[in-house]
Amino acid sequence: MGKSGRPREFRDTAVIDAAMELFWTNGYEACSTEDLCKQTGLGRGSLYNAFGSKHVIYEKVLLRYHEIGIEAQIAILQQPVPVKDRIRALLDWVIHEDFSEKGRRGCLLINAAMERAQRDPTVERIFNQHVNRLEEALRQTIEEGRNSGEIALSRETNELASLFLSSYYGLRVLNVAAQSRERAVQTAEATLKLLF
Amino acid sequence: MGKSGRPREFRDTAVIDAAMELFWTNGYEACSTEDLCKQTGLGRGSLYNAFGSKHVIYEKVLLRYHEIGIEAQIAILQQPVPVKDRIRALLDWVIHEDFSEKGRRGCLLINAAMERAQRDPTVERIFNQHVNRLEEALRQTIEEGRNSGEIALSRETNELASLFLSSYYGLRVLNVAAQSRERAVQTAEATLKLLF
DNA sequence: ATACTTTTGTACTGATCAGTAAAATATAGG
DNA sequence: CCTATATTTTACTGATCAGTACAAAAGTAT
Repeated sequence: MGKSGRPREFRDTAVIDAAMELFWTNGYEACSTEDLCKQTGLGRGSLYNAFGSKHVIYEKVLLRYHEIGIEAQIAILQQPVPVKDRIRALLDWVIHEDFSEKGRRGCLLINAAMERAQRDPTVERIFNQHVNRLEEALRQTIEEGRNSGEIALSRETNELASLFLSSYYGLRVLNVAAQSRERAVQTAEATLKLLF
Repeated sequence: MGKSGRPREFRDTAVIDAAMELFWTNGYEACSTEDLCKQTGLGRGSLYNAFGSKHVIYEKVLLRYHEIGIEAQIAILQQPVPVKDRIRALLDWVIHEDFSEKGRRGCLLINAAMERAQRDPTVERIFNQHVNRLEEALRQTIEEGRNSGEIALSRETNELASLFLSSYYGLRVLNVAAQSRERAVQTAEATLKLLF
């Protein structure tokens, strides 16, 4: 049985990662299929044989970005260290993402949502899933902080989680255009004080 | 003297407003010059004679959106009412913008910045100018609140302003995809409590 | 009226768009 | 070696892209 036919000369994940670079830098509309061929090294035939359309590639890119990113963020929020250290580590992570990566691309999922969420159900679905999973992990961590006495019981978990979340996403938006790491650190510190 | 030649059959502002609708809904790349002609009612000749390029129209749209928006927000922040009422009014304004306008388009300047700020100096410039002017107005209002005793002196003006700003922009991002007014109101209330 | 100026509508440009057709190539199974 | 199957390469499709050329139209100035 197995599989007959000429074997593929690429791994899907490598192609998706290469495409991610392109969509991350250019967005969906500004990225042509010819660009995708150059970036991935595949010919048009191979690309369409393997994925079928530009949009399918985009979907796979967003899903992969989502999965890697949400895993990293949840891992940070579930470290066996004090809650304050975890939240600080999450803010440090996002600042590192926004300033240490190749220039100014921000968060691919935010970019995708702003460009296409209103028109593209797949983008809307993945973005919402990402946000919801992050918020749920935040709630768990904040709840832990309340139980351990690190966070005042006077403030509701949901309220703190949604406030942190909005500040966290606003930070990423402002980072793209402002591109001032000092400013981002200042905002992150203010966000941290918000909880502790 | 005066002006000779065939008179124009349109007002520039009406064309820019029509183009704004299109760029707001579709973004820059996904909007063709043919779309612009249909939406504005002008022929290609008229459009290019008057503006010269798609990008110039885009610039004028962003500038107009910026000017109208920043004026509205600063007016809200300078009303002769208690500072808390002004901040609340600003949050109400943004929720009204995000949920009462024709569906889910969010803030045109945020959309533009996420799509193009890294590649388009004009977008970067206008977005930064918008953010900076809003933040400056926020600082003034917060300072007033500190002087009048409405806001605790224990918290720095800059810190509160940048924190509010990030939460404010994060709110707008989350509104696009989540599209839950109740959730937005909850986050806005949490943001308000952050200051008072 | 005539000359001059500007806008308008239309037809057009070469480039690029996403996607396809099909022959050549490379493997597995027999 | 032969057949079946899958992938690769190349050339190609009609559509659409942003922008232009230019003549007809509609005013002002004299």
